[in-house]
Amino acid sequence: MSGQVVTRFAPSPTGYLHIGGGRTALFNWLYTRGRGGKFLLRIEDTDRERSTPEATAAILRGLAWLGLDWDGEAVSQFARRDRHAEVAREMLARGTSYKCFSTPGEIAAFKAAREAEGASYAVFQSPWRDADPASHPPGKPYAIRMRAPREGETVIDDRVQGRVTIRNNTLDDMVVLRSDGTPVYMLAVVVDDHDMGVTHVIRGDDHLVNAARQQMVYDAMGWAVPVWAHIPLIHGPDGKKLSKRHGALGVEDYQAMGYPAAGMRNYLTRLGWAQGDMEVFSSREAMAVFDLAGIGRSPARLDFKKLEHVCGQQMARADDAALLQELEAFLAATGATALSDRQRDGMLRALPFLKQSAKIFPEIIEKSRFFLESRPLDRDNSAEKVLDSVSRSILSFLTPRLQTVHWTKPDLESMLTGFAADQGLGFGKLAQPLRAALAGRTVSPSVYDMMLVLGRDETIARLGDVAS
RNA sequence: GGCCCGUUCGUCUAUCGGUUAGGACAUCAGGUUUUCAACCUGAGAAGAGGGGUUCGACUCCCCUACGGGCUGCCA
Repeated sequence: MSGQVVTRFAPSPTGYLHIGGGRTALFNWLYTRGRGGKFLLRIEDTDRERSTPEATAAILRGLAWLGLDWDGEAVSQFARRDRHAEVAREMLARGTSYKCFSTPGEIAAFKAAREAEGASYAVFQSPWRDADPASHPPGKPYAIRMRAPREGETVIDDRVQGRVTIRNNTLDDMVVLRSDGTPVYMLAVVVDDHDMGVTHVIRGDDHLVNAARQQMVYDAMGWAVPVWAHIPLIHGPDGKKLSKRHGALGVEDYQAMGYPAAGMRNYLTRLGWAQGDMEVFSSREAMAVFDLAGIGRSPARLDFKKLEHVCGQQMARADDAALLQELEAFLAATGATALSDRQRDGMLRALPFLKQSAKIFPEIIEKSRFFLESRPLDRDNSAEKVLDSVSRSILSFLTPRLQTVHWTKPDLESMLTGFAADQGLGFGKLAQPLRAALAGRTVSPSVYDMMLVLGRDETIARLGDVAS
């Protein structure tokens, strides 16, 4: 296959960006970006009842957070309704569609009758399919239906699902243009995908059977059928379809919980796709090897434990400045007050250490209390927590680095003693583990950096505090 | 109900007729750390069930069970 790859993500703006939709977008993005193609975005807003601009904005935000960029402007499907209707009329002219004057009541009656006859299934067969145009009732509203083949079968050559064969007699003559003149989704997708030059349709497998009917439209119009790739949906931890009771559904929920976007991308990429033993990788690395053949055929379940682990791995290898930026975005998204210059400075100094053992942003915040909290500390509220944080943080950051000689035990001890005193708190348990940890050992220069982060009390100032 | 898709450790998966069925998360046991983590080492853990085809099936075919999807003048 030659030519540029063109893919698209086409969500309906009825709420937020669903985690499954996010993964679908991610797969399209990886596939396209790895091949120098174009990744387009189309908002399927033809259902005026349920589509809202807020939902569209939420979807765009979700994609932006995930780091998925699309080419060009997002296309509104609704805005293209005239073009859709035009195609419906062209099908009419070509004889691949026809006017159907049947009313909803008649259609229901037809199906009821078939069921009464004991038919195992009932596809509506319009009496107008082969009616003489002369018999058309003038002035009566009609829908335009596709004249679908009744014999034979339609084969979907799917890159994920394989060859899927659907008998044509199980498919009805779908409506392409409603009696009110508005196009139906099934027609709109095909027209839009064709007009936008989409070469690969990568979407949820809830569209697999629909693909057969859509392919009929391509055939009816004489258009080239795109490469199909229907990926399995994501299920909840219990194997059931992902629903509200499983908790977080929107990608923004994950952002709010503090998962780093890189970890999210990594996890979502591996959910339902594999390339040998590749587990932890960057999006660049994924692009280089991502392919449709590696996508599994069975639905995958969300596993928060693994998500967290992957996030921890990504956190550890993240660039400090970028991490700080994402952390601040996280803070802003949760409505927290922005970091002061002093706090930001401290964070940047601490991040190289903090990121090594954190999985999500709240953990980083928690371990940063000792320099995030303003001084003097509010004894009743946060003093204990902060002191606890100080002792934990110092130990976890410093002890691994107590190997080389540069800072002597007395220096460190006196500094910590001063810090504790500054808080108006006893050295207490803070001193105990430290004293033991320091026994007979000394501290390296990197520890000095951490000390600067600690704050602005006199003891630290003596050692060269930069935090004003 | 009909049609379509799926089914390897608890979970995500590798395997594309011949492997001691591999990796990762989780779990358990050690190690490191006088906290919690993180990190390191090790262990247990799988081909839904039943029939075929084959010298040989997780791999191919059929049936059953289970799960999911579609079955709209919704998307």
